[in-house]
Amino acid sequence: MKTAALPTEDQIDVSTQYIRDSIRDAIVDRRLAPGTKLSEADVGALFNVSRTLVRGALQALSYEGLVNVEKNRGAFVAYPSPEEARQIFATRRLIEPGILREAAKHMGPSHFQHLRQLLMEEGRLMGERGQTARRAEIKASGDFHLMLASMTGNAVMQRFMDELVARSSLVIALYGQSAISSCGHQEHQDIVTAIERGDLDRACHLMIHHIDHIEADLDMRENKSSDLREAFKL
Amino acid sequence: MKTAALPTEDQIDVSTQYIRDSIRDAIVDRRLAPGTKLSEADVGALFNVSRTLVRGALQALSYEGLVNVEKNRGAFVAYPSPEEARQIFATRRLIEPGILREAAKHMGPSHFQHLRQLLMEEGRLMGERGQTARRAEIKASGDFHLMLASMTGNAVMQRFMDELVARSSLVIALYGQSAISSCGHQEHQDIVTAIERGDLDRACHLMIHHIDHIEADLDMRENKSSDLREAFKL
DNA sequence: TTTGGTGAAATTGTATACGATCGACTAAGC
DNA sequence: GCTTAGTCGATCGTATACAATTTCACCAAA
Repeated sequence: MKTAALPTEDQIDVSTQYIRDSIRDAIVDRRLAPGTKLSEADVGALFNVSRTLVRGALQALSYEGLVNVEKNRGAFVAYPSPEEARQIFATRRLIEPGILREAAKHMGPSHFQHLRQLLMEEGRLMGERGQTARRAEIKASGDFHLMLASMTGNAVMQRFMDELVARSSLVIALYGQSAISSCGHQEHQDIVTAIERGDLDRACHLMIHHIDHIEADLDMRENKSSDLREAFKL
Repeated sequence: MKTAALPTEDQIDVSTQYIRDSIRDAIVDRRLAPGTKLSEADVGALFNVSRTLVRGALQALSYEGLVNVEKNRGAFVAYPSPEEARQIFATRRLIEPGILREAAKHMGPSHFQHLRQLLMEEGRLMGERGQTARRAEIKASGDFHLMLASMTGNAVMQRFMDELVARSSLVIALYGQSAISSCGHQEHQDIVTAIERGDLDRACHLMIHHIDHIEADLDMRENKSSDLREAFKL
């Protein structure tokens, strides 16, 4: 499932939007490692556009928290600190139960169908092995939360969740332990079931624990070389 | 209380950041009416910078929802529809109780002092009359919520609240009925008191009703000339 | 070998130039 | 007189040029 539609030839309308989405996908998919420098000239050459458009894309990504722009030094794929990660998940715990309740108000049979379909796909991916499958799994896991957000019909909430999920994906890619993420799938299913039964209290409860589990599966010990860099640059 | 410090001479370091803040303040303060066109050349001339920097500022403001950028037509001060306004307040109802609880965890005596001080200032402004005082009142009212958000120590939540408060100010400026906003002040005080007593359930309850009241005080009937404009432009 | 400084190369910050698009006005035709 | 087509001006989209800053390699001195 490509994120950007490819016309027959490669002379697409390569706009800022397209570049932004491409880079974001690459970051969330972990094809771009955290800390990677995104040189304006290099990226521009890659997409055959001038630095102007690249700058716009990088600025947008910096607003989303996926890229850090340092004055006179350039843009880098974000390297979220453990503290940042903690804050992201704290925020999710804070708003996702509310989103769930709000979404439940607007959900009809077709919505449940969509959710179930997504969960099937998610389950299928879990069966597979390999780097690609794991990436797809992380993505699918995020899509579940995004779909719930979209069902609120509230564009503001949706945008907040977009950002939170993207940054979470980055954090998971960084600190995730490959092993246990499979339990998340069952939790998604349980949440949908609880909503379907009208037991929203239980659904919220499950959601919070689900987020707890995601966070607990991370190994966020201070590590790597880059931490020193961060420490002294600030 | 100036928002941007003015050095002795007017040859300040006029960067994108400065332009963005200036425009945002002007929008939130209602010195720029919703729907106003923000021509890149004009704004640039005003700040003595090129269109490049202005574009950056306008793009950032468009992420915040304070400005709408229409392709090949230009940037306009946002004119939030009633539906948008509804979504903004729905989102606030969803996250502010959580912010309140989170903030309460970190609050010590000095924090309460700061809050009380802000409330005093707010009360003082309420006594005065006139356009300027009303603007300051709207701003102070927002600052209360922002201060709570800052006390969570969570940068993500803080940023979300920044955006929500700014957009709320715009909505209030647009649809607000000048009369009744004074009751908000008492509600702020009641909320602080409840937190101070450790009665967080009550504080959350008060907060939600407070937001309800703000929204109820708006007159969001479809109106004005600009709505027609919007209607036909889309 | 390490430390410190200097200069060139690379990269970003900002301004400007030019092509593209949109809107308004005018004029011609019905 | 109203509609419609065409041109002109203004404004935006993108690329490029130039200035400012950083980075890095190289060399000299301790």
